[in-house]
Order: sequence, then structure tokens, then C-alpha cells
Amino acid sequence: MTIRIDDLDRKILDELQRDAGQSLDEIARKVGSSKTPVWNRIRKLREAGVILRQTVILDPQKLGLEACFFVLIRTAEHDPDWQRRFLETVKARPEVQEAHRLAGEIDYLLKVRVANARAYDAFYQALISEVKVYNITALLGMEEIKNDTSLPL
Amino acid sequence: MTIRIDDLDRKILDELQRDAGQSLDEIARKVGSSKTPVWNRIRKLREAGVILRQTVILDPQKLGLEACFFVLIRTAEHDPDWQRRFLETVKARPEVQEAHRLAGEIDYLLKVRVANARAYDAFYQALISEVKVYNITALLGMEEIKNDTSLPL
DNA sequence: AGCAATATAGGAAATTTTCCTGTATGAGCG
DNA sequence: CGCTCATACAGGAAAATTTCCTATATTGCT
Repeated sequence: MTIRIDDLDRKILDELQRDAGQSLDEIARKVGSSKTPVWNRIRKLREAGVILRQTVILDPQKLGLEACFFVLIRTAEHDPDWQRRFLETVKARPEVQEAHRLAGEIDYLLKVRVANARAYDAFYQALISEVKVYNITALLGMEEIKNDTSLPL
Repeated sequence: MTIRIDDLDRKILDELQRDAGQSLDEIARKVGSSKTPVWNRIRKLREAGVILRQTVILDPQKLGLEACFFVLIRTAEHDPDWQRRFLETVKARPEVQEAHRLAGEIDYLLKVRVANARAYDAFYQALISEVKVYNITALLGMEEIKNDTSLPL
């Protein structure tokens, strides 16, 4: 599962995480190499699935998505059928940015981004009508202090 | 704060969120326009801060970052000085991917990505030595069901 | 040290970005 | 309704970048 990455790969990945819009020559210069090895390594890192995708990060505020909720879910039904249904629901809803299965008392945590409390309630109503949950609580985000997609290498 | 976005902008942003590595001609074709308006609009969306940055998304598993913790923090000190110190600490630590200030009983939520439980403990020890917290709990992520950076437009 | 395998630098063709020019589209107003 | 101005658009050309090839250098192994 874990893939062998050397120091040059790490530097390249760091640069790509920082800014994926840079030219190969620019990256090559920064990591102390030339464009060919940088290009070959990026291709291999893609093929190996280390680089999943290339994307743009948008500002939620500027797009009117003012509210961020962390939803803590407990279920009474731990069978695979329930799990599959829950997974499908969560994947189908674009306001769910993240979904994690947890260890411990709380079974799932969702990160949900919506325009406002009303929009969250609409999501909440839709969710509980589609899958049965034993207990559900939401933590309301007030301010995003940090939001970094970069992984530490 | 909120910026006026029309339907063509929305389509362009959707395509960029899906894959920022596409050529302008490709995006133009998909959104039913030509490269010039697409280019002009992307430039404006950048300048307006709607597009914050362009990056690559990496697979944490493949890089040996197997553990994801959600850290719930309560503080006894609500003065600006404590807040500033906490903010600095959180921003300085690359294992903290996200930090949110919350409404309600819990004051902060962190998303922390590390190699294993031992690495989390190292982070935890460092954190509580740098800033005083009243209460701290961690939820341990077992499986990432969904992790989407795209905002719903 | 010598050989094989792999990685590298540089360069050339193909593609893409960037920006310019002229045309079309639409809003405001007499 | 038609005129005018402002804005958006399509296409094209130059500059930049990607993509891939070739020859050289480096590394690992025995």
C-alpha cells in the first residue's frame, strides 16, 4: 500500500501541493533538477495513485456557502446493508465534503458545507429520512482558522 | 463578500474542480464556449479570490499517513492572547489539516493527519505544552468514506 | 573495476497558453 | 424602433509549455 518515495519525489510533491499551476521548468529549478526527471516522476506518481487528482480550491464564503457543520452520527444498526445505504446517501450529496467512519461511541463524522442553517436543516431532514440513525448531533463551525489540503511529507 | 457568478462561471468552476489539468479548449468545449471567455473568466475569478489556488490531491495512505484524528478542544481562557497563541500553533503544525472555531460547548475542532497513534501522541504532547487547554478529546478516524474538495455550485 | 539498469540533461515537435483584433450581442435611451 | 455605447465573444498568432526522443551520466551489483 505504502509507496517508496525518495527525496526528489517529496520535493516535487511539495511544490505541486503548494502550486500545481507552475511550469515543469519552474518546479525543476526549485527542486534542483531538470524538466525530464520531474516530468517522469510526476507521471509515475500519478500512475501509482500517489497523486489522485489536480484541482482548484475555491473560497466558500465568496460563493455564499457561509455555514460549515460537523455532524456526529451514531447508528443502532451495524449491518452491511445499513452501511451500504448510508455510504450511497453520503456520496450522492454534494454538500457532504467529508465522511469518516470512526472508532468509539460515535460511528460517523460528516463535514457538511451549506449556505445557512436552513439549508443544513434541509440536508438533515433528507438524511434522516433516507437512513435510520440512532443519534445525531451537529457542531457548528464559526470560523475556519486553517484549511490546508497539503499533506506533510 | 459574496461575488456574483453566472451560469457560465459556475460551469467553468465545476470543470476546474473536477480536473484543473484540462486545457482551455477542452473546458471551453465542455461548457459550450470558446477559450477566450473561459480564460478571461478564470483570470477574473482568480483576481476576485473565488479561486484561491490550484493544487494536487495526494493519497494519504500511499504516503504512510494512516491515521486521521478529529480533536475536540475546550478552553478555559477566552482572551485574545490565548486565541492568538492557539492560532499560531495550529498554523505552524503541518499535521493539522483543518482548524475550526465552533459555536457551543466545544471551542475548536482540528483535523489532524499523522502516520500512527504514536505520532498523534507526539502532536498532542506538543500542543498541550504550547497552549493551555481545559479539555481535549480525540475521535479516531477508521475509514475515509468520502473526501471531496469540490464545493457544490 | 566492469557491466547492466536506470536516471538524467538537453533539445525538438506538438500542444497549450496568452493576448490581440475584429465581430457580435445586449443594455440604455431618444 | 433604431442608434450608440459598453461588454462579451470567436478566431488567430506569438510565446510559452508540455511531451517525448536521444545521447550521456549515474547508480547498483558482482
